[in-house]
Parts: sequence; structure tokens; C-alpha cells
Amino acid sequence: MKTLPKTAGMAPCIDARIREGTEWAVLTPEQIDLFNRKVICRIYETGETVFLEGDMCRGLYFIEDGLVGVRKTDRDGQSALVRLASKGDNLGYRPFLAKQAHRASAEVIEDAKVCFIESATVRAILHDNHELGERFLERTAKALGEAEERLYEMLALNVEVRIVHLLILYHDKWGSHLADGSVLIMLPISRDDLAAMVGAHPDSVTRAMRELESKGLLQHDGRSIRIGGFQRLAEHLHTDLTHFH
Amino acid sequence: MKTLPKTAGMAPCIDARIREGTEWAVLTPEQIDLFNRKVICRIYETGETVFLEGDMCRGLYFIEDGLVGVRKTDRDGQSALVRLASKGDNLGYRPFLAKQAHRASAEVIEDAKVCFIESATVRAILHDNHELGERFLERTAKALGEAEERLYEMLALNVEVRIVHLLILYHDKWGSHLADGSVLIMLPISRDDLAAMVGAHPDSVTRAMRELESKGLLQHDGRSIRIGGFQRLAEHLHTDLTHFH
DNA sequence: GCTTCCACTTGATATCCATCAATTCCTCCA
DNA sequence: TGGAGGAATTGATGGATATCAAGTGGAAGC
Repeated sequence: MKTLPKTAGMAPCIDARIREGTEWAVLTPEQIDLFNRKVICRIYETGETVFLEGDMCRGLYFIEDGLVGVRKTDRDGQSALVRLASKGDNLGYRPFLAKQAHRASAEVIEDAKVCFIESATVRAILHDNHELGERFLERTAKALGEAEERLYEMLALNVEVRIVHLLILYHDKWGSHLADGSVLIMLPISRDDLAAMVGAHPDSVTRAMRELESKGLLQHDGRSIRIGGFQRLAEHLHTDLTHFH
Repeated sequence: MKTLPKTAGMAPCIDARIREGTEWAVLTPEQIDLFNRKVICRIYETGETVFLEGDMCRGLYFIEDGLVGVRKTDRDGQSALVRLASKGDNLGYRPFLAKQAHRASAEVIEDAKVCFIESATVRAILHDNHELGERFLERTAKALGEAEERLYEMLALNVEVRIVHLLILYHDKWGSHLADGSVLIMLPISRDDLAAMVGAHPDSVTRAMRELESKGLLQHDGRSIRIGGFQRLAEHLHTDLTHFH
């Protein structure tokens, strides 16, 4: 578990290094100043909640460091992990832009520093900065495409393939290439959360993993997954594994 | 099958009556003029294709009348109906905004008049009209929320409940209240397309319908569905039907 | 070292749903 | 009128996965 200073300090939360590569890169100096005067940063520890499903959306969150999970839960405790948000990601931008209440809860997975900017401020900046709106528009449209893709995937593909897709998706962010050419992915989430991401039960995930191991495609131990032939894994998708039916 | 004039004529495609209640309501007179000079309208007959999955996105479509289905298809002919677009809806706005290729095909379900505006024109208008961008942003964010909700529903709920949800969702648009207090919904789509919307096979839809009938919740015949106790149907969701597991 | 707890695994069984095949029903057309 | 063809239905079966219960292993605490 990463340790972070417990006080945010007086320095601007959002400096150039952090904005780089995010939507906020297009802010003018004056807007950066406004942003930094209004922003409220907080350190959250693992397990803490940033907002809850059903809460009114009062503004936008920005993750400066750490890892936060966005989760939908139903009355029985069944839950689905909708997405992971980490350094540089916006959190709660969908309800903010849609002017709706939160439809999922955000729960800290790894100690995080999260900045909050209230709606009025963001709207003021959005109003002045045309390009920021364009960036958000593009980002939201892409997210919509991904959600539709994922929907389709859930219907058409079985658990095993869904896990492989997730591993391929995440190897950039949490994987490293070993000397022998294999890829080692250290998942930042528990097996239960992995299950919640692929829309399956933990037991089924275990079984699918075992199956993948028995095919010699990967080895896993707890949260670490070593993929011998990454290429072969990716190709595997297009052969016999593809179809659920 | 509705009949429409085969020629679009010289009159502006997009007049005030049509724009009303859509994103385009915020256009200035000059922008309306630009829009109308650039727009290309066409009558499509049932079964025709407006664009195909994988096509480059060259602009935005606007449906003036009729019904179009947006469909994802895979190599085996398995398909999922992603959404229905009718009068006043934009079509292909997601790939346009995301600057991506089309990820689904659009196929005319009921004879339609569809207007096309190429990307450059829409971007020019978007650039001038701040409010239009805001509208699109809000709309896209709402669509994202719906897609995530639907994703969750597919995972958590069984076919029967998914059908009931769809009926409840569509009763506003395609339903009418009868004298005896029941609701009659005339679905604009075939049973196969209904199946593709709830992510099930036609056979399973038939079985689910039969089950709902046997419970006395509705009667159906072809595309028409009569719901005796609408309230009771909605409540039914929260009792024993809710859980798939 | 032993216990306790927790996460994970494994096996047995049940359920939902896809698949396939057979049948009925409806429409169209000769 | 009768038959041909397609769509909807129904039944039988199997596959994928949820569910439940038992077992394993490792880590923390005594």
C-alpha cells in the first residue's frame, strides 16, 4: 500500500506536470489560477468512499494519485465494477455533464489524493474555454463507444474471453515486460473485483483462470499474472474461444 | 408501412417545427441557414442501410421521420440492436463526436427521411455555437449513463425482467391507454429485433412472453402487447422476478 | 507452534438460456 | 382450394455459469 503525505499542503493541487495529458491541459493561465483557488484536495485511505450511488452530483473530482473504483451495487450486495480511475482521470464527470445524480459509488482501492471542484466553477471554466468542452465531448463519446462495446461483449463472449480482453486492455497500464519476453501483470484489484469487472462470479473467474492455465496461456498467483505468449493469447481470441454460443 | 413523398423537394429540410425539442433548437438564424444550405436529405425505404459498421464517419445524420435501428453485428450474423432512432433523433453522433469510425450499422426499419450534414459543417457550427456543444455534451453523458445501466441490467437480470423493463421504457413512445385502463403497446420491431434489443434469442423471448402471460401480466399477439395492470407489472420487478441468481 | 481468520479453490448441483428439431400457424400464390 | 414457404411456437437437450458447501492455504495474532 502506497503511503502519501496526510496533508495536502498549500501548493497548487493541479500543476503542469499533472495536467499534462488530461483534459485540463487546455486551460489558460487565468483558468488554472481559478481552478487552483477553488479546488479542494483530500487524501483518502483505502476503503474510503468518495461519493455514493444516489448522491447529488455537486462537482467534479480529479485523481491526482492512487486508485479509485467506480461501482454499481444493488440491494443484495451484488455489484459490478464499472471502471477503475487512476492518476490523471476525472471522476464523476458523467453525472456532472449529464446534470444527474451519481449512478455509481466511488470507493478508494489504493490510498488516493483526490481533488474536488464544484460544479459552478467547472461550468464557468467550460463556458470560457471552448476547447475544454470539446475535449470532454470527445472523451465522453469515446466512453460511450466503449460502454456499448462492453455491453456487446458481455452478451456475446464467455467469461474466459472476457478475462483475456481485460488482461490485454490492462497490460499497458499494469504490466511489465520480463527478460524472457513474457508479460507480468500485477492487477491492482482483488479477485472479487476482477470478477465484478468482467461481470462474473468470483468462482467462475477462478475456473476460467484454471482453464487458461491448463491451456498453457498464462500462470497466475494471487494478483500477479504472467503471460508467456502474449501474442498467442491475443490470437487465441479469434479461434475457438470467441463464441459463447 | 408509412408512405412518404419520394422527393425531398427544395424546402429547407430542417424547419422550426422539426428542430423543436432537439439539440438544433439553439441554432441562430445564420446557422440554420448554413445548416439548410449544406444539408442533404434522402428518403430511405425499409431495409435500406444508412451506414455500415466500420465505415468512416463522414458526418452527422438527423432523422426527420421514420424509424432507424442501430445494430452491431458479428462475423456469425449474431446481432444486437443497440438503439432505435426516430423522428428528431440524431444518428451517428457518437462516432462523429469521438472522431472514430462507425461501430454499428444503421438500418431503416420504417421508411425514413434522413438528413446528412458533413462533419466540417457541423464542426463549424459547433465552433460558433457554444450552447450546441453543451447540449451534445449533456446528451452524450446521459447516453453513457443509460449504456452503463443497460450493461448492468444484462448481467444482473434475466430475460423476462429485461423484457418488462423494455416495455416500461417504450410504453411512453409506442403505447396508448385503452378505455379499460390497460395499456396497448404496438412495438415497431419484429420479435427477432425485440430479442436483439434485450440480448436474447428469439426463442427465449417467446418463452419469457408466455411466462408473463401465464402470470396474467400481459397478452400479446404478434407485435401488439396489451398490459392489463401496468402498475402491477412494474411492481412485479421488485418482488421475485428481480434476481437472475 | 497453534489458532483464527480470510481469500481463494474446488467439486456437486441447479438454473438460465442457447441450440436444434419438429410442429403449428399464417400468408401468399397458383 | 390446396400447397409452399416463412415466421412463431414448443419440446428436448446441452452448455455456461451461478450457487452452495466443503476444503485448502497462507497470514496475523496469541
